[in-house]
Amino acid sequence: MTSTHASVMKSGFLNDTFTANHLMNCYVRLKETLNAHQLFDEMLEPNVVSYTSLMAGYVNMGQPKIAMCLFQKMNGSLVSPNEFTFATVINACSILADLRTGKKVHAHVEVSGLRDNLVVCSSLVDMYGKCNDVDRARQVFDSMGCRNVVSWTSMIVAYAQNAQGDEALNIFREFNYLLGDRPNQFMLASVINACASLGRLVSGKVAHGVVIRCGYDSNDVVASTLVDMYTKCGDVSYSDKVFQRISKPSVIPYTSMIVGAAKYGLGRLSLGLFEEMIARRIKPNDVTFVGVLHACSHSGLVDEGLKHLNSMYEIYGIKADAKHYTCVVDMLGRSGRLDEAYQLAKSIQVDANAGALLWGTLLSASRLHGRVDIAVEVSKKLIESNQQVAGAYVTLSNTYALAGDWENVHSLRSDMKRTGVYKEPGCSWVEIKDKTYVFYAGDKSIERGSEVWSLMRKLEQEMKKRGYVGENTGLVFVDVEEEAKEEILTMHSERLALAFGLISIPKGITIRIMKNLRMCKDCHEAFKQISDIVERDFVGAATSSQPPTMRQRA
DNA sequence: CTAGGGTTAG
Repeated sequence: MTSTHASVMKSGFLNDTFTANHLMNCYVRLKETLNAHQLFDEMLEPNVVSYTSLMAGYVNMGQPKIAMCLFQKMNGSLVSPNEFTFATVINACSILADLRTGKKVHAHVEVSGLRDNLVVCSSLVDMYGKCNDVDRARQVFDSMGCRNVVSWTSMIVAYAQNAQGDEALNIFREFNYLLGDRPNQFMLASVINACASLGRLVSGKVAHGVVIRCGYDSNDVVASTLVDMYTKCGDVSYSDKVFQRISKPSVIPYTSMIVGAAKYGLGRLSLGLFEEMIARRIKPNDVTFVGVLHACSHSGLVDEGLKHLNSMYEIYGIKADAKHYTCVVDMLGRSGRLDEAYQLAKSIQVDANAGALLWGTLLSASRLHGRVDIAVEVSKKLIESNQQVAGAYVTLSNTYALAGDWENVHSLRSDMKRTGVYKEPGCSWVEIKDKTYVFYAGDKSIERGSEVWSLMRKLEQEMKKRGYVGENTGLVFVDVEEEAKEEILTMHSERLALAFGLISIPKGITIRIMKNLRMCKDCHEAFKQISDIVERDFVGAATSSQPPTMRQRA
């Protein structure tokens, strides 16, 4: 290669832009960006192809910033960008999630006469999606005179990645209705991902059917999304079936399984999957360890969790960051080691978002163990930094209530009234066939609430037998909206979600609670009783198939 | 000669 380069140089062919471009392209394909760039610098008259292939090379090597610099340099030269250049630059903006620059490039496209180019517009849709500007993505999509599978997929992904799974599915439906192209593996993977985020098992199974009919079930990425979808929709046995069919599963389906098992409270299974993965020489990554630590936390395996935390870096070279330490704080907190948890939390460097998670985690652990002292400190941090203010007020107030300190409960509640802090009530929901039934925390219209609640208690005991570490089920004493001291039924906490996790779900019925759907082989009877109650008391009461967050408050 | 879309956490 280098000798070819040398002889080309000697023969003066570098003056020939075509030949030099070919050679540079060879370097780019070999991932030798250094040589490619050197050759580019030696060229007398680099043209649009020279610029674009080098830029594309940098994008593919994960260095989109250098590609952006080259684009700038190009704009300062006499060479004009073409549709290939724009597609590459816009792609760089999506990777960087740089909306400002993306908009500038878009404006550039508009005046360049390339606004009708299919590839350029598809990359714009993708870029706006990745920059979280779904509306603008849709604007570009709507303005396109001609679309193909890629443009439709970009739009689906834009919705799916911006918490608008329903819209993603609508776009998919529209695509199928038009009967132009058939969906391919990219589109199906995105659609299944949307189903997963919505916890919509039935739609997910339909999509799985399409996958099989179209022959994409052996595609690893599609299979990975199916594994993830089934764990998130609560069908572990399907999840496992799909997983077993993957001959060489990557870290991603393994991680989905590990996280899934952790969420079901099956800590041992989760850790077993991790061991299996290591034995198969599949390298775990940072997300895998979130799952592993999560498993330890929810199953009370504190020492094992700490061991994994230490081995992360020592054995696998993965540096623990805020998300891992938040898991560990949760783990220590749940098991009652609150002082250690607090010390650890104070030592972690976090940005605002990670901080909200970290302190929120510690706050609920403080409440769990009735540690008013820590709850006070932590709520102060949250409220002062204007993070999760309403939630902090409520949890702190509940901690006081647990300690019987009604004076502070009252004063907090009047603080909230005075400052207008309002907490959206938590909710759970049950999907039966194509209908969704929503339970709001403190909803007194649940006529047989006490009956449901006593079932919850039974389930909770079952849960604890399996090693779950968490709060008690059932009653909280303070509802933000109502007067203090009032006992209400709450259906919105994680512990209730886990309680539901001990329920086996009959065919065609999905239970989804706070996005976590859990099940196991026991407690079939209990589920039947609950679903009877639901059928009797809630059918017709809440019929929206929208996720509760999208609904108007009842 | 150069270009666009898919999977794992909280």
